[in-house]
Amino acid sequence: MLHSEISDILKKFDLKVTPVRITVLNVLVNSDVALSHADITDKIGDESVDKVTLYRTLNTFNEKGLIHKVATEDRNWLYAIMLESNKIPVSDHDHAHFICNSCEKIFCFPVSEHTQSGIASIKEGFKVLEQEIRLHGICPACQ
Amino acid sequence: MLHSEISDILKKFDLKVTPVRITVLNVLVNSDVALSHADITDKIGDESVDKVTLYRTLNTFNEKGLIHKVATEDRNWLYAIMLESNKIPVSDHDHAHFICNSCEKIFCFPVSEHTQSGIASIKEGFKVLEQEIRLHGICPACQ
DNA sequence: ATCCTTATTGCAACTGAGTTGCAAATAGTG
DNA sequence: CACTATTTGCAACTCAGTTGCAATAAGGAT
Repeated sequence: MLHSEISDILKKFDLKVTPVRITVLNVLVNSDVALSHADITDKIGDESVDKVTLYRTLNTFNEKGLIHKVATEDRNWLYAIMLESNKIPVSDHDHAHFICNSCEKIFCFPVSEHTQSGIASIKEGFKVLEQEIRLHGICPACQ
Repeated sequence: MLHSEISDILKKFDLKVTPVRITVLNVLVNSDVALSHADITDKIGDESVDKVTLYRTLNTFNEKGLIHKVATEDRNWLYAIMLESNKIPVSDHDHAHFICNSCEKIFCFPVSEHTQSGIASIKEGFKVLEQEIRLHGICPACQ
């Protein structure tokens, strides 16, 4: 993705365009799986962003709805951006996370209305406002 | 639940019957929502169990399939036992967790076959082995 | 282009959940 | 009662993530 496209995404989400944000967003945009703080630090490599700044940047992105944060089974945070085909991120609270048992990568994708309604009716008296579905299994690349 | 019933559950899961385990299991049995390490410590109160021992006890219970462990959105572990009407715990990997936005309690209940199959077909190429559904909303008590 | 205000960044020190190692105590068996 | 394996408690530790604060930089106004 072009540098200017990254900047446009930041502006679209009311975020000032800074070198750190461009670097971090670039890493997220170029990954089709969710990444941890450590993964991102590794991918950034040389340019080295301070760990506190990275945490704050990721939280800011999350608050603005640019990325979403997944808590893994082993108590780590993973961060992922969701892009549509036109390369514009979409925020989506009703999504599913698929965690591969083999490579441990996390994939995100939206859930159909039909499946959602099935889950929503799960129990009387509980008002469901938001949901997350986690699937554990084997991803296509590891089969 | 009677003291002897608690002991029977421990024996059923190949666990030695000790005062700490009885105390901890008693707390879990008497809660219909998932509890954190801190919640359990509070509920135990006077008898005071060492924090390390409590972690180890909970992990042992989890490994034996007596309880299950849920990672919350705020990176805390919650522990819950699942009892059927006959007060015998059941382990269930395909369950849903409902997190109340108001009281923040977590409720666990199993998911119907129908809903499961709907989710399983979510994406081609991904082999789903296990799943967890998280629902955020308002529980009956908080409405 | 420069100034000004506000948001961002980096550093150091801190917090707190959870773990490890080890010695003392205890359950369950014979 | 004695013996062995397990469990418990304590102290010290680890490590992800946070807080406070001073320095720096973005972006709008002049």
